[in-house]
Amino acid sequence: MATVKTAPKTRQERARVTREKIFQAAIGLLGAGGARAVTHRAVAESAGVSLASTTYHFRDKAELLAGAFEWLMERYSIESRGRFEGLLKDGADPDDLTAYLVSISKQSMSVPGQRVIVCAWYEFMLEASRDPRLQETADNWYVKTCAHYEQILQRFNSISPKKNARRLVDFLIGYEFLALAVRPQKLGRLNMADTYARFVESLFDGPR
Amino acid sequence: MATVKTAPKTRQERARVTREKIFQAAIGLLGAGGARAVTHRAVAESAGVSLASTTYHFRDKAELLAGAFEWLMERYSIESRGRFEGLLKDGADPDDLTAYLVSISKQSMSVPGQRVIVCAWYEFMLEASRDPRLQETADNWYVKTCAHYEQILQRFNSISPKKNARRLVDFLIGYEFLALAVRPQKLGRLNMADTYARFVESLFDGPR
DNA sequence: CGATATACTGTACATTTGTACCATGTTTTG
DNA sequence: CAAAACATGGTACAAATGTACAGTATATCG
Repeated sequence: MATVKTAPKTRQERARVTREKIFQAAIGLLGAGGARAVTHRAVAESAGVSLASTTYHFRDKAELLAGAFEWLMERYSIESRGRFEGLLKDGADPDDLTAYLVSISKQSMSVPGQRVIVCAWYEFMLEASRDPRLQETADNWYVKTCAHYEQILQRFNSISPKKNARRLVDFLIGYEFLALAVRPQKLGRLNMADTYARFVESLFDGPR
Repeated sequence: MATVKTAPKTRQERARVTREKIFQAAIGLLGAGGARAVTHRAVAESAGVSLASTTYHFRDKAELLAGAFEWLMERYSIESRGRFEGLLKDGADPDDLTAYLVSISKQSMSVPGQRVIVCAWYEFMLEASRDPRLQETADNWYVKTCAHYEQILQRFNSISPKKNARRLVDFLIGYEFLALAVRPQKLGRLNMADTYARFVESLFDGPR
């Protein structure tokens, strides 16, 4: 009973936790309220730390945002890696890929906390098209994600898996983006599983 | 030589022009610098009007943004309508659709002025996922755009043109978005015409 | 023409925001 | 254990920002 409470022991560890709380707060605010909602004070309050903490750990807001973006991408890829591995096992087929895509999308759009994070992701990606500090992170995500899907498609004997992987990623992003921006009830959204199944199919037939 | 200068005659007309200058300035700033760059002062300076003009014509910034979004959507759809009509003429085929898509995308991404506007469009769409005032505009765009492509696909005898129109729009948005966010030179972008051609193909074969 | 409405401007002001500065308690280190 | 480094808190302040207000010139209209 030497170390009371739930506080991490080492000082480095505590600082890392604080930074992560700040990242999570910034991501939440960005996703829920856009770039204008991300102020030092809002971040500090949401993270439960002092105002000065946000400026102590990060030179300025741009650096805070860049750190949050990297952290989000890292976390994102770690989380999905687990489910992804299943697709590379023997016996897996394109239907499993479809099921995987559906489960990811469903979670992104229905789970409230996830939806905000996905919104933040798009905000970050747009910001990356302007801020050089975010561009590398955005590039890396695309390259890595395409490579992952390429691996799957190759395993499933898709023709030209490289091109088809990009087609798939582009479609997923567009589908998800519009699902976020457009109210589903206003236009009768199509069945997601159907849509994905049809798209995955198209990756395996046709020329080229 | 009664009316000197290039000033429009009527007072209403002048006000409309001012509002449009404000819209254009806001869109340019939004696309080039994100939501945080859109301040009353920046808009006023960029539009060449006084600071008070921005608050005179619009109750607050949210209303200004909402107006700019509507204006952009309207202009956008008017501009593309001309080229779109050609696809409905007799003798047009899926290759013409591909060519149309390529020409649109090329313009959006290479022409500097256009690129900023496209960025602003994505900013608006993201904002629409939060602000009820923008949602209707976003919804209308999606419904109208899908309906347009559905018309084309129906003309070309695509199976289930409704579903395929949405697939096409979703893909286009994802493709364009990633083309904006990710640096092309870092990953060797695929040939656009090729990509689109293959996608359009997939809309005409396969089951369902 | 005279009166009124309107588009527009200059300015002021209270808030918000980014960031710097100093103090404090705690952990690390020699 | 003493000293130094460090993470954090409280506060201050200049700049930026949204918005209100009063004034002005010009078009509109009776």
